[in-house]
Parts: sequence; C-alpha cells; structure tokens
Amino acid sequence: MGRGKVQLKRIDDKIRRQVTFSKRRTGLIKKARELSVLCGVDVGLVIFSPKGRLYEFCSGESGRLLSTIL
Amino acid sequence: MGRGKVQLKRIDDKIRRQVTFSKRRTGLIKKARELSVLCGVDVGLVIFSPKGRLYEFCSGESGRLLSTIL
DNA sequence: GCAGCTATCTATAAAAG
DNA sequence: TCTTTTATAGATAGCTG
Repeated sequence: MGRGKVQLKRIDDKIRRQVTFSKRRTGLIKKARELSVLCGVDVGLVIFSPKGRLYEFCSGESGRLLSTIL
Repeated sequence: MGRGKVQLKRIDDKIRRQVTFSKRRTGLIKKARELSVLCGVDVGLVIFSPKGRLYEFCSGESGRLLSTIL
C-alpha cells in the first residue's frame, strides 16, 4: 500500500515507525472486527506499543481481553 | 476489496461465509505479523472458527499463545 | 475446502497543510 | 503531531477448476 513496496523488516526511522504503527494498528483492529462480524466468529487481538501501552480488540460485549484484568 | 462493497454484517450464505473466513483469517494473521515486524511490537491474535478450531499468531519465538496451554 | 484469476475495493506510505 | 490528500500496493469477492 502506499507509494512503495513494503519490506518486511523493522522500520529503522523512528518517526516513520511510529506513524506506521499508528496506522496499521488501527487497520488491524478494524480487520479483526470485520472478520468477527462477517463470519460470526470469536476474535481476540492484543497489541503492545513500544512504550508498553495496550491496544486490544475482542469480539463480544465487553470488547476487552487483557484490560479487564490488567 | 473484491467486486462489491463490504456490508458489515454476518454473511448469511454458509458457503460464502466459510470462504470469506478462510481468506480473511489468512490475511489478518499476515497483517498481524507485518505489524509486529515492521514496528517491533508484540502482537497476539486468536481466532476461533465456528467449529471451535483455533487459529493464532503471536510475535516472538514460539508464535503461539493459547495452543501452548490448550 | 483449497488454489488461481481478475476486477474492484481498501489500506496506507508519502506528501502536503 | 495530527489531519487530509494523493498515489499505489495489497487484500479480497465472486468465479472457475
């Protein structure tokens, strides 16, 4: 996507890595939600930022996984 | 994607739902892996098929989350 | 149910504001 | 740094085997 092929390796530039993390994290959670809804299946997703912040998605009412216990 | 907009609702047709599950499950796991590699973050993903089969991805050596304990 | 094909829709890298 | 725009790569719906 975007203006160049994606090399599957850690992005060196800190700024670019942060921006990519923000965008892809959002996209991944969206995709996880779509899969669970479209196919009626249970999906759980947890993502830890480099700073240790938690991002998650969980199909079902709460929408939470780890944040329930952490 | 594909030849029509995606309606965010459960796919009624069983065959189509199964095919979509297979394709999107693969795509989601791929995206999860890319995020973890590109941004150097920890990601955990679990997906349960309608029949209860487990599919998962976990950044790190094992690549496993639940299958370690289930 | 998986594999390949093609048209089309999405996600997103980079640039711009 | 967040938002918006733009250009392009990537994902995938519907088909065919």
